[in-house]
Amino acid sequence: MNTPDESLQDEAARAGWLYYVGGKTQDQIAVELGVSRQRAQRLVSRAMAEGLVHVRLEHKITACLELEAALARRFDLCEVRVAPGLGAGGDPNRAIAATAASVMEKYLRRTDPLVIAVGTGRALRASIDEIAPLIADQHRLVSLIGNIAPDGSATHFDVIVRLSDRVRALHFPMSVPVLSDTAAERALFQRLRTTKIVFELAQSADVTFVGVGQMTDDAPLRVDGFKTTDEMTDLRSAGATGEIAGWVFDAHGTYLDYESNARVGSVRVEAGRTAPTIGIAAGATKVRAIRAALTGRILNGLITDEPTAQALLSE
Amino acid sequence: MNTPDESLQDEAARAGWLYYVGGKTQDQIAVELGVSRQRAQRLVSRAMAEGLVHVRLEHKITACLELEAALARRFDLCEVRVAPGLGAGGDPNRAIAATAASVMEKYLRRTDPLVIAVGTGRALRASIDEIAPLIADQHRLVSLIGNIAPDGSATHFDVIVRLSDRVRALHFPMSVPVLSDTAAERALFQRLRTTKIVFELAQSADVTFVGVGQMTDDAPLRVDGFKTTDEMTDLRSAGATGEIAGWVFDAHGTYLDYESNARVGSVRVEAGRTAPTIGIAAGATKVRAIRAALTGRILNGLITDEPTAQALLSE
DNA sequence: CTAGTGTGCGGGCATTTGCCCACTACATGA
DNA sequence: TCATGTAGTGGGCAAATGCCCGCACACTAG
Repeated sequence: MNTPDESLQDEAARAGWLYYVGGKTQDQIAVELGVSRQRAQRLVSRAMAEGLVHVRLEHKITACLELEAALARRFDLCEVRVAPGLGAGGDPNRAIAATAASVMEKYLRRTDPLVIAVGTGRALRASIDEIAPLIADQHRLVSLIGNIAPDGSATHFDVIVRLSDRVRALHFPMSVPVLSDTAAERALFQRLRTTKIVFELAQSADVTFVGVGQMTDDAPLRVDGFKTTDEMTDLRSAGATGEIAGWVFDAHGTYLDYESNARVGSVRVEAGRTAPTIGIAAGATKVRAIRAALTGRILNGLITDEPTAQALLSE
Repeated sequence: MNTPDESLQDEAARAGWLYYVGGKTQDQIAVELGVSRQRAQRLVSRAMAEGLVHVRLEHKITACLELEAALARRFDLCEVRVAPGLGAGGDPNRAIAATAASVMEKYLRRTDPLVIAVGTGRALRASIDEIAPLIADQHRLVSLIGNIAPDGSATHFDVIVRLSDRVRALHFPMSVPVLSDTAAERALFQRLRTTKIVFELAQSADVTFVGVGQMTDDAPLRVDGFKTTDEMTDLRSAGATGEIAGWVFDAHGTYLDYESNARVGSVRVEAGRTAPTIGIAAGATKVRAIRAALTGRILNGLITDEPTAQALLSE
């Protein structure tokens, strides 16, 4: 009746429960479940790895609160969250994921139906993995960005599918190439009725969550194979400072009239929106890009970590 | 500017963050914060002790789901949650606290204003300590039970104050003796306008959370000094099986016409309510009391643990 | 039937953690 | 001024934990 995988998850969940909630040692758990200590240990760490057990900190560190206030003032933001940093070795996406998840949950829990637009990116991906499963089928989730990768696959950019899996909401992925070969090809996709619907929905979103890409050599655009190192150099010399949903902007947060901006298969997040438009991004190399997006009012909300917040504020 | 206590909490929170979210060792945290490892260890455990860090399990164990379904069918309940047991040594209240907290949070997060009535008891107390601080000032919290202890103090029964501290909701404690000396004294209190308001509010509550007291020698009534062992024996021989908010009922869940029921300073939870009326209780000695309350339809919801659920179902 | 592959298990060990204890710094009051 | 108390600190050590490694069992291709 149970698949082996399910009963394994059950066992892992039980071990995690006894360990984290019950405060028992792995030895005691092993005895209780009738397994070896080693298995108990594996179950506990599996419970953690599979995200069965969620840890959340319920205390706003004063230093972070001050940074939030300073950021809100400096860039006139409607929603700011600063997560404590994880120090030198830590992954900044990891640091902000739990915090971003709690902000997203805040919107998901609203009882009035919302249109929630999401972009892509590693930070966003890490964040939705931290969202507690909940039923939020009153909302509509819409993707800002195409889900067809250059090689035809869609797996790497399925942020919205993962999210809707978690919250059972109706979702509208965008069946458009992330980057068309020509502007004409993009125009073709844009004329499709289904694409139009998704575009209009995304543009009228009640709240938008996006990652922010930088233009340094560790840029997502380059790492994910959309640009070569040479192309990145060209972009930089043309003034490119950052990118949101594939649309490249300069140091003032003004979108560039650049060739490839005519081929990206995504909704451009326009500056000066009044609905919450929240960037989820952290890391030293992203600072300039984030500052540009905030300055140009492409974003009116930000979730970041402590060192990034400090860097954003120090001129 | 910071009180020493605040900055200590900040430090503890930061240490807890690095430990639980960042996955660092206490040594690394010690280096990062510039303190000794021992202090880092103390900060981490303080973060846990002060409830700064919350752990919650996001996986329903199949066995518990089955017990929930069986309980809902058997007793026709609108809300059932079964937490995994904590084994022989564990405190059942501890086991159900996290689960109860998440149910209470579900109601607290509702955007429409609710009247939420709460009783008292150890299980309830443990549960509200697990509730994540959130702003829920749209609701009104009302106490079902008086807050004046026999010795005049009020500290031991301040469940509602703790809860409203956490969620910032308007609260209505009941300034009435838990147990008056005479029925006449109680009548006096009942005639007070403020008491009447609280009574009416509590009786019209949209959702009610109560503990369930047993009549065995470890009964809360006896442990807290309201009854002697002899009185308990009398009660039992009169058919008393359990107690909710101080009102004693028999094995069928029918309230007894017992002398001290005329002196308790609390709102009687009437049988057959349609609004969710949820018992939070677990433990082998409470099984008969819980079953009676469910049978008599004093409760139409239950949060308990696995062994208790099993015992309730086995006739 | 057999060798190859791979997945999971328990043994054992280095690292990490929790906690007792003696010590110090500071406050309080005779 | 000095005894006394209290809170916090680090040393040290036993217990708990994480992890590597060799082994066994199952499944597969030849």
